[in-house]
Amino acid sequence: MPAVRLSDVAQDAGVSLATASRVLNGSARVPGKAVADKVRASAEKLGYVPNAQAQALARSRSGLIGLVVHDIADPYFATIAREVQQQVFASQAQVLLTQTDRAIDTEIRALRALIAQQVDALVLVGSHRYGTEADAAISTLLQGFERNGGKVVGLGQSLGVGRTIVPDNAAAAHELATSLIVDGHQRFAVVEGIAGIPSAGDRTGGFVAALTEAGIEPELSTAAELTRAGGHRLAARIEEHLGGEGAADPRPLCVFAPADVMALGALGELRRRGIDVPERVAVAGFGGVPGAADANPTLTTIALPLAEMARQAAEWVLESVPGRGAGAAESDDATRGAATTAATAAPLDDDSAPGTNDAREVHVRGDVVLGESTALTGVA
Amino acid sequence: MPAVRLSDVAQDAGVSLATASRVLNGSARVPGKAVADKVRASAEKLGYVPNAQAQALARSRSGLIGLVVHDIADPYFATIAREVQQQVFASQAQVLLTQTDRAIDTEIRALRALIAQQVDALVLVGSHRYGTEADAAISTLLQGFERNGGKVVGLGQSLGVGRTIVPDNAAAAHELATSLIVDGHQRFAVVEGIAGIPSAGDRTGGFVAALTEAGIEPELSTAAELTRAGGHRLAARIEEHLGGEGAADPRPLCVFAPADVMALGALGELRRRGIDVPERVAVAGFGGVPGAADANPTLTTIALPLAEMARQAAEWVLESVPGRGAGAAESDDATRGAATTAATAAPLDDDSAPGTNDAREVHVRGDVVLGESTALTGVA
DNA sequence: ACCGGGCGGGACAGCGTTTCCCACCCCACC
DNA sequence: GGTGGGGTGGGAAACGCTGTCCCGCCCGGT
Repeated sequence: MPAVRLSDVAQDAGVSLATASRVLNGSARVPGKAVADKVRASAEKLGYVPNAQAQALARSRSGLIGLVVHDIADPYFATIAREVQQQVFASQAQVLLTQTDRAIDTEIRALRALIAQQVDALVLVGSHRYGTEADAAISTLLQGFERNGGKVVGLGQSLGVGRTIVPDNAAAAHELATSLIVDGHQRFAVVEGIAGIPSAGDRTGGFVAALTEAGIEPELSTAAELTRAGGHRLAARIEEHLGGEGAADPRPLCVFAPADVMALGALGELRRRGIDVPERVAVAGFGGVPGAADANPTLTTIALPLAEMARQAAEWVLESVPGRGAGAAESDDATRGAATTAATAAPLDDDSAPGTNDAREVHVRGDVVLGESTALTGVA
Repeated sequence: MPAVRLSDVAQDAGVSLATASRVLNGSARVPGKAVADKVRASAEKLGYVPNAQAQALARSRSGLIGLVVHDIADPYFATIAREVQQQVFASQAQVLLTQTDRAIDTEIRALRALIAQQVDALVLVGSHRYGTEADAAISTLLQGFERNGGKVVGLGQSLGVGRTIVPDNAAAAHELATSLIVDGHQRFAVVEGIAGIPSAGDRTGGFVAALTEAGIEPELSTAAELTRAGGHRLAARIEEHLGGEGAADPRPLCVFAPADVMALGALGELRRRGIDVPERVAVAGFGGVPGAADANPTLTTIALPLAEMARQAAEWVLESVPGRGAGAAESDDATRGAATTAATAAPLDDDSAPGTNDAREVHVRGDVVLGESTALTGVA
């Protein structure tokens, strides 16, 4: 019994394919009530589930949204993905999830695959390199996609295509560094910009710029991945440093990790190594993931409105998808469920007039959250 | 220029549709080299991207895998999702992500939607209620899906359909409780089984059973959601309890939260409320998410082999999807990227003969990890 | 009583691929 | 030199649905 088709329903109800189609979907022309009920009854009876692929083919609109993240296990991306999925699903669309692991060729593969699936829109979260050769391939892909009617939203960095939601990475990191300096921090370590990950570079850049303005130079600049494991390695490098060149100085060394998950990993590894935070090493992150506030010590970070950013992205993306609250294909409980997630979204602080989010690019600001991980006991 | 079709390629190459199709896909019949090259050249030139929906329709196989989780922002699910996505993507398939937020009607909607998308397989992660009326709807859906050739894998609890990967929740929690008792813990608090979430109930049940065997009764049993926020509320309830009935006793109260993210939330909130862990309250979780080891104090928990579980699920699911390393549609770099993620999987400890994972159900065991969050200073 | 308009329903042509089947050609073998 | 067989390319029918076009009917108006 290889699935029941619309034609089966039509036959069972004694109507034509066209009529069945009309009643089971949000067609402009709604057949008479009597016929409609008969069709619906048959559909219910046979357990009809529409073939979305065939529908997509016929309407040339798939109801699929491609979501590209670096690593879904990173709470930063997970938080965003959660919100995007909810919004998208509430609009009767679906999310196709891909991860790049920050590898450009994986990203290209992912985009190709998503485009092949005829996604109506692409949401690229996290930063993506530019200028490289492979990047050109991505641009070509995205441009072609947009030309064919697809929507593109970049979340975290401008793509040169579509619309964008970006935090002011450099400015926020600058502000963070300034706060730390004002607090009394004098020794700093940073994570080197990772090749091809502009936003991490921007963050570190902004941080270092503030240091420079204050006449401070980071005494350690080391490379590490923007992951929990990277945080572990970062901690190892710190210990090394404190055991060597940095040994003499008794003041705490303040480390800036350009991603919260990395900072949290560093926190754990520092502790495992018996290095006291914030006595000996202070740690600051970036992002404002949910776990940052529950960490011990609480993590100093830049809190980004991740959920709001995601909501904005979803909103843009869903402009193309109809069914925004429209009737579902079949049983009416479909819509009922959808209402559940309709949270009241705090609007983003964008560049355009308040309330209107039709800008091509909105900037969001992150707030400095001074946690215990950078507390200075001498000052307290 | 609304996307280039196969017919465009065929025309450009001066061959028929059939031939073009044959060369651009892993067809059994490969045309002559000369023709093939010509077609490939045209495809490249025109930037042909196959329409996966149309392919799916024609082949009646979509290359889509439906992934159902409760909450992608929960590291437990995120860790699993990460691995599943990677494996699936490496096999040229795609993941359709849905979240239920533990609401049964959302889950039904999600399943319907995934089935409508003609997913080749469904992976349901986390536990799902049974016996209820709505549950019957789910069973019907899944059975129908399986009858039509879809694969179903339950990760976390048996579904009565398809294959299953389950940790021994009750046994592991039992073991955990026993360890804690042996360690010297005497006062316990647990989270009430949540209606419709069997695995949480199993965990709490196993935990309480061990207590009972030792002649101990939990002095507090409270309800809270299996989320970070639920952990916060749990902490609040604990404080309340310790301020009231539980005030007199100076021994630490050991709380068992049946999910790590909840335990981590509790840790944070307890701290915010100035309640010392583990001096005054000890906390234990379940799951073994990456953050547990980086927490301060490190979290006592049951470490589940999440990645391996996910890999096993993916492996089962991908049996149906060909292309396991087979040539991709187009440029050959597709396969190159795929190799990247081919990690060596530690095989699961299953019930069947070692090495063969064709069992319908594999049990995985979780290991008790005694962290600092339950350390007893009196004993140390 | 006749005509026109409007509406409900059906037939049919796609949507972009795959795949079955057939025609054809070349070669080898009788 | 004729015929059978293997292999190569093309034609065309699905795949399940949508949307357009068209037809027939009913009703109201004149």
